[in-house]
Amino acid sequence: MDKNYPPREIEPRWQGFWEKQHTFKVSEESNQPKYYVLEMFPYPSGRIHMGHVRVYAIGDVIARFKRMRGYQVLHPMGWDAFGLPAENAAIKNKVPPAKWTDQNIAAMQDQMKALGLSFDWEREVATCKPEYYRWNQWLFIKMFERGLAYRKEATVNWCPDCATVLANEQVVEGLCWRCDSAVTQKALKQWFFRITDYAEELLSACDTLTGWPERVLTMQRNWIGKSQGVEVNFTLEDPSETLKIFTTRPDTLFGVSFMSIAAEHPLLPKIIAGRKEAPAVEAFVQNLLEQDLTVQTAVEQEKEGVFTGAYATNPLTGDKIPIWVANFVLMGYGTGIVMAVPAHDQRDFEFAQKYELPVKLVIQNETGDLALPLEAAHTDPTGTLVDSQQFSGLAPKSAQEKIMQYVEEKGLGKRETHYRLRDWGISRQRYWGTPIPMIYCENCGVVPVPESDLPIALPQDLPLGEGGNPLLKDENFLNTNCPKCNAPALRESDTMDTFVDSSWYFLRYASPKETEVPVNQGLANRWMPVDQYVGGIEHAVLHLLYARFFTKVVRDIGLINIDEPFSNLLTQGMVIKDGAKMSKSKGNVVDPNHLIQTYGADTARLFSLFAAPPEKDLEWSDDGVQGSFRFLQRVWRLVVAFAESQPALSSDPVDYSSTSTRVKNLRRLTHQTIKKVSSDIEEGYQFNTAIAALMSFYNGLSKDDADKAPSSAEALQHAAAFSQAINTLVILLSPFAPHLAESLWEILGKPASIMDVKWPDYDKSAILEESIEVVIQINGKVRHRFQAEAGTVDAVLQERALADPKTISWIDGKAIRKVFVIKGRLVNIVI
RNA sequence: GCGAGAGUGGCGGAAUGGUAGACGCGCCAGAUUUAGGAUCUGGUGGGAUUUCCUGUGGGGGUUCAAGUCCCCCCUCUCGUACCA
Repeated sequence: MDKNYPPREIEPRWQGFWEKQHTFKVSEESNQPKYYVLEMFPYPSGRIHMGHVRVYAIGDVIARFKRMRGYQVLHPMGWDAFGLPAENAAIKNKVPPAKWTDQNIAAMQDQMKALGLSFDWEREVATCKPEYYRWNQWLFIKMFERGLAYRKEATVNWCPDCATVLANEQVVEGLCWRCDSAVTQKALKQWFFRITDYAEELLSACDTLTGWPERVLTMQRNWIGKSQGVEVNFTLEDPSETLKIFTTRPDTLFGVSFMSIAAEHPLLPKIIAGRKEAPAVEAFVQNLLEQDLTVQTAVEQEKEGVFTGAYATNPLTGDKIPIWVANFVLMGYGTGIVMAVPAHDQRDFEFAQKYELPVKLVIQNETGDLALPLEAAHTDPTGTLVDSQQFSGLAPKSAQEKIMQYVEEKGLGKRETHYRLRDWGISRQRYWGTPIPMIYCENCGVVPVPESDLPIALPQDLPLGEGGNPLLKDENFLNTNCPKCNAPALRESDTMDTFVDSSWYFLRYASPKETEVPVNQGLANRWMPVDQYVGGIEHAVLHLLYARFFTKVVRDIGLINIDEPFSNLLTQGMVIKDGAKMSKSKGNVVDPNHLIQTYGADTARLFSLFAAPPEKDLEWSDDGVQGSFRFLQRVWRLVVAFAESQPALSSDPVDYSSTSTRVKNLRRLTHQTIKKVSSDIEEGYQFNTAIAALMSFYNGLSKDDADKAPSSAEALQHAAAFSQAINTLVILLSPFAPHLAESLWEILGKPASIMDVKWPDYDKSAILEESIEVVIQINGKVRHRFQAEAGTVDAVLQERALADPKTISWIDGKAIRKVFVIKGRLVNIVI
C-alpha cells in the first residue's frame, strides 16, 4: 500500500462516488430534524478565488457536521447570474451574455466539485434562467397589485459608466459601488419598491435576530435611521405659506434665531420671487446643484448659505425668523427646512458664527456657567431650560414631551417619525436582467402582464455595445397589445436591479422546480428559515436588508409563515496576502486551482479553516499551507501503518473498568478530543481550535503504538482503545478533510461511506483525570506545584500545600493571613 | 464626529477572573541521508542563570488572584455621516 498521501488520486475518486451515490441529495421524507445551511451564492465570473474557498469550506464543515449529527441538511448552491459583467464581456468578446454566463457556471461548478463541497446540485438555480426570473416578474406583479411596486419620476443616482440608475444603497461615498465612477443626478421615471412601508418592522425585528453579529444589526439600524420628533409649522406672510420644519429637539424651539432651507426646496422660488435678494439666491442654488455627489457629500464641506430676504414667524414665540438657504440642509430628509438653534446645535453654531447671526441661549448647563458668547454649541440634552416662557426651569427631556404636547394642542404642528431609509429604486436601463413585466397602453395606462403570459423572456441575440439599452430598440420585444383593451401597446424596457434576484433565492431552494408559484408553501415552511447563513460583511446592508424585506412581502402575499429569513448569520473575514485583499491589480492572487493541483482540496479546506477564526481576516501563508498538508500526510501514514498491522479484535464491547494508566490516558485523550472538537464546532464555529485539537490528538497517538500481537488482558484493552482512537481521529477529521477521511475509512476496512457514520459522543467517565497538578501561589504569584489524586478535598489540598517544604521556605516564618483553595486547581496563600 | 471591532512571542493565533503563549509556521540542535529535499526526535516570550526577575498597547482601579472586569488615554481596522 502507498505510504504517501495521494490527494490527486483519491479526491476525484470520492467526488465521483458521492455524485453517483447522490450522497448529498436531501429528501423531504424523513422525520429527522431539518437544518438549512446556506452560503451566499456567487456571481458566475468564471473562476473561483480564495474567498470562495473559505466561505464554502466554512459552510461545508457545518453541513457535514450537522449531517453526521443526525439532521436532514439542506445545503444548496446556485448562481447570481444576471448583471453587468456578462454584458461587458459580451461587448468585448462578441459572445452573447447567456452563453458567456453558462460557460462560467460550468467552469465554476467544476471547481466547486473539485473542492469536494457537499452541495445538493439537484436544487441548483441560476437567476438568469426564465424558470427562475419568471418568478421575479410574478412577485413584481403581486407587489404592484398591493401598491408595493410603483412608478414615479424621481431624481435618481445615475452612473454614467454603467449607463444605469443605482439605488441609494449602491452609491458609496458618491461613487458607483461597482465601477467607482462619480455618480450624477438625473430625473427619470422609475419603478420603486415601497420598502419604507416595512421600515418599522425591519427595524424592530432587528431585536429578534439574536444569531446575527451585533455590528451587522447596528449597520441595518443606522441605515433605516428612525428618528422621532415633531413637525412645527412656521408661517410666512408674504407670500402666505406654511413652512414645516422637523426637529427632534423641541426643547430648543425658543432658541431659534434663523431658519435654513434646502437649495432644491420647491417653495424656494416662491419665497424669493420679487425680492432684491433673488439673483444672489439663484446664483447660489445654481452653483450648488452643479456640484456632483462626491463634492456634495465631502467630509470637510464648508458650511455656506445666503439670506433669502424673507422672514417666517416662530409659532411659539411670535419672533420673526430670517430664512437662509444653506448647503447642509438635505431635501431628502425631514421637510427640507430646519429651524436653526445655534446655541444648541453645532452646525447652526458654525453657520451663525460665519454669518454673524444671533445666538440665543435657552438651555443652561448643569454647572450653570454657560454664558454668551459661546465657544461651541451646548448640544447634549442636560441642564435646565431658560428664557423659554412657561417651560423655563424644566429639564430638556421633560420639556421635549411638554412642548410636543403644547404644539399638538395648539394645532401648531404634530409628532412625526422619520426614516433615513428611502424606497428602493429597481429600474435598470440594461439588457442582462429580468424584464419588468409591465405594459403601457394609451387607453388604460400602466397595465401588468397577465400571469398566464409569464415569463416575459429576455430576447436573445440582441446587438450590444451600441449605447443605451438594446431592449429599447427591439421592436419585437417592445410592441405588444394591451391585456385590457387589446390596443397596440408598449412594453417596459427597463430590467430589474439584480439585487431583486438575490432577495428570495433562498426560498426557491426549498422547491426549485415548482411550476405554479415561486415557492411551494409546504416545502418553504418546512425548510425556512435558513438556520445558518454564511457570507461576506459587504452585504451587511444591501443584500441582507433586501432579503429581509422580500421575506416579509412573500409572507404577506401568503406563501410562507416566517418573518425573518436567516436565524443565524456568520460573516467571514477576507482572505488577504501581504497585508492587502487579494486582487488582480495588486498581483497577490493565489489561484485555488493551483493549490488543489499541488496539495489537494483537503489541504486547501483545512488551511483556510485553521489559519484564523472564521470572522477574522485570514492572512495567506504558503508555509502555513505546507503545514496543513504535512498534518494530513502524517495522519495518512499513521492510519495506513495501523491498518497494515491491525490485530484482529473481537467486536464485543471491551470492559475498561480496570486497566492500566497507559490505556486510561489513551482513552482520555480520545474522548477529550471528541468533546473539544464537538463543542468548538457547535459553540461558535471555532474551526481553528477544533483542528488544533485534532493535531494534538495525532501528536498523542503518534507517541503511542498499537500492540502488534496483544496477549495480556491489558494489551487487548490497549489494542481496542487504540483502534477506537484511530477510528475517532478519521471520523472527527471527515468534515474538514472528507476525501482523506473516506479513503482512510476504506483502508481501515470499513464500508463506505464515512459520511453515513454517526458523529461520536464522548464517554464522561473516560475523560476524568486520575491525578491533577495543583499550583501553589504565594500572594497570587505561582511558586511551585504538586501532584494530587483527582477528587482530593480542598482541606487536604490546603494541608499538603502548607506542609510542602518549598512553601515553608517561601513563607519564611511570616504569618499566614488567608488561604484560598480553587477546587482541583490551585492554592493561594496570602501572607 | 458617531457606531462597531481589535491591540498577546519573529509570524498566524490559544487561554469558563485561577499555571499566559494551546496548535501551526519559522528558527535552533540532534538523528537519518553521498548531498539537498523529505522524514523523525528534542528545544524555542525576553533577561539573568541553576531554584530568580520580567512580560498580553499606556495609565489608574476592583480582587486573595486581571490578557480577561471597571474608568481614562493611545493606536489600528471596518462601517457610516451635515439625518435637523
